[in-house]
Amino acid sequence: MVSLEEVAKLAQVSPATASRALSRPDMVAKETRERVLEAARQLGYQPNQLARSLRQRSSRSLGLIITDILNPFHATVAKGVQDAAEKHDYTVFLFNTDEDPEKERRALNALRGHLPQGLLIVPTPRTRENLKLVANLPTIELDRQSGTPGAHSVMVDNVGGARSAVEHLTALGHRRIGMIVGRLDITTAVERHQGYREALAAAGLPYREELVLPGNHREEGGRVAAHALLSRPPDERPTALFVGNNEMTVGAVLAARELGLRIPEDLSIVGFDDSRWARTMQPALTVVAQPEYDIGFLACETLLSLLRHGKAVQPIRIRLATTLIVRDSTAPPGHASSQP
Amino acid sequence: MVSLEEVAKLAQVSPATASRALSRPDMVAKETRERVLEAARQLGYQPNQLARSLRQRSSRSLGLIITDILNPFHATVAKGVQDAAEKHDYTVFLFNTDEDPEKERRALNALRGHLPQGLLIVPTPRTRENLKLVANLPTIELDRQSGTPGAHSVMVDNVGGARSAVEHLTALGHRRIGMIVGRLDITTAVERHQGYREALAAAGLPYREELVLPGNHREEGGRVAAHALLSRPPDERPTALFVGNNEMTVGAVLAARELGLRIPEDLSIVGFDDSRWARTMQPALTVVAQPEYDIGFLACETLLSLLRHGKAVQPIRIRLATTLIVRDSTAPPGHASSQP
DNA sequence: AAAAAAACTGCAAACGTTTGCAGTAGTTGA
DNA sequence: TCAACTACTGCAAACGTTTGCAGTTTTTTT
Repeated sequence: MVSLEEVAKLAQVSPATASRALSRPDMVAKETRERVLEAARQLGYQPNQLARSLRQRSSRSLGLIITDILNPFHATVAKGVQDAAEKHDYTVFLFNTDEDPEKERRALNALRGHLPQGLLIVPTPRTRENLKLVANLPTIELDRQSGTPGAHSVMVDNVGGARSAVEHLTALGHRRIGMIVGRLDITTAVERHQGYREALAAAGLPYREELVLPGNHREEGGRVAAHALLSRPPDERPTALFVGNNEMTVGAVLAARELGLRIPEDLSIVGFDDSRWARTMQPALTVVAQPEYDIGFLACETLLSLLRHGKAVQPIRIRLATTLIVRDSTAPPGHASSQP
Repeated sequence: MVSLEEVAKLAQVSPATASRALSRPDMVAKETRERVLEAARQLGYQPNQLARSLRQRSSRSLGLIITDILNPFHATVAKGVQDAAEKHDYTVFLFNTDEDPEKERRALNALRGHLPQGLLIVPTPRTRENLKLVANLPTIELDRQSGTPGAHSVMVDNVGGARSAVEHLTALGHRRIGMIVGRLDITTAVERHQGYREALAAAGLPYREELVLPGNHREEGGRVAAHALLSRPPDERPTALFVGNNEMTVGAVLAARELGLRIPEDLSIVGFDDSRWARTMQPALTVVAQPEYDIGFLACETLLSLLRHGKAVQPIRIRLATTLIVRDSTAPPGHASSQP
């Protein structure tokens, strides 16, 4: 590793001047600067970020903590963050919690030692507590809210998205619409559930508890829940299903297939969150699409501007719009099933 | 940020002793050690990794450079790496090149400044050159080879995997088998192509150039190539397709659908690399599955043991086996198409 | 032409650790 | 009882930068 001192020696200046030539070019004479730059080039000098960060007490880096890198939604968010960060010459430390609060705690501790300037986090149910580990580190919450008072957040309009999905179903004539809702200790699930209720109410339909089942946000949870809902007697079985996240939607589709239900003739399905799988499965899935990439990109930009312009007085709460994409998995309820 | 000095003060020892109490416990008296540990706990002390790394001239961290975080294959590899690293208390710096050698160069430079102890990289066609930026940083190549002499690598048996796929097709009776091969400046594509040739030869079938088309490794490239192959006159059209990576396989399936070809009646398809999409599409896709997670995990473990035990004299070259998973997208050639 | 200002450069300290070395106290052996 | 260990602890330097301050040279102003 070639150090600044060697560059300085080659350029016949002091390390101080060499440092300035590289990071505050206008503070040094043109000729000197060029000598230093040339020397640096010749030696292939790359500044030691550790030393620099240590001295400056901050590290031109950000932490990003997501809950599941294997979920394309999160992977895309991460890419948005990284692209925005790279644009501003920041490095991103990525950690993965697998929805496990303990792993989240470890991640935060590890992160701390690297003195990031800010944090982007997809909260778990214990984040509010864990965030104390990095008190007064500028933080933006992504996708969900931890409930930390005064927290900044970038999310989508879950209520509106869910409502548009369910209104689409009611408009098609469905009257028994089930929902697989997710864990109610995660705000997205609560909000989507809320949208579901609102849409039912708007259509003058009663809310029926027995048609709403929780799932664990994974494929298997969706499959189990869908199985339960769809195994009800024909005249009590929902004719349509609204599923609260992408993974569970896969499970729901599989359950429908296992039960020999045709989509959309016997069952309409709307999922939350688009994916290649949803686009290319047959029939193509009607979904509420989220701007995943933008969530990450915008959140990162917001965080960086927060860092530049000092703390905001008001908590920043950004809600991005969702888009209902109607494909082939939704249709009017079939004649086969009796209507109440 | 609470520093070691404050801990030391609270425990009434020197910073040196505090340091030792935390990182070489057996060098300090039991009673002292406990006092220090208690003080650290009380203050919520977390060591400043930057300072530590600076002093130790190494940073208990690894670099991971992949080409596309949105590709589930790479995301899974990354997860394998991260899990292994976390197990050994290493931090991973993740960078994304989007297959762009220039971004790769930037990533390597950024990485350099963080003094990682090792590097795991999925090479691009320019990696061999770019790696000079981090000369003598212990490095393992993943999935592909850069051609750097003496490089360590962890890959799958691409030749064998491709051969098993194509042998499956020949065994079913296919005689006109097309291949969408990928970029020939990437070793995986070359090797899979090689396996394809070997399987044809083993079945006594001629290699026909016109049935082999390159693709750009993305969905669109696969679609275009498949379109071209499948638009040939019926008696020259391949009855089966072997596609060289997961993204292109999606494109190929879409192309078949656009052309109204039924899978597997009119066309058998085998893809390389499994995915949820492949499992759940209908008909479920026959694929050559790779142990993605293991690639990452094993590569990381190997790198870490390399770090512990000094440089290996021999380059390490690990090849993991693939598995042919036969599902519903392959069948004997249909009666509709004439046989040569 | 002298004074004042501006432009540039170098010295040295600091960031928070770790670690070689030396010093002190307590213990063992003769 | 004294020497030689052993066990522990502290001092101070070092890692590679950045930056406040002061010193020197050059330029501008009067």
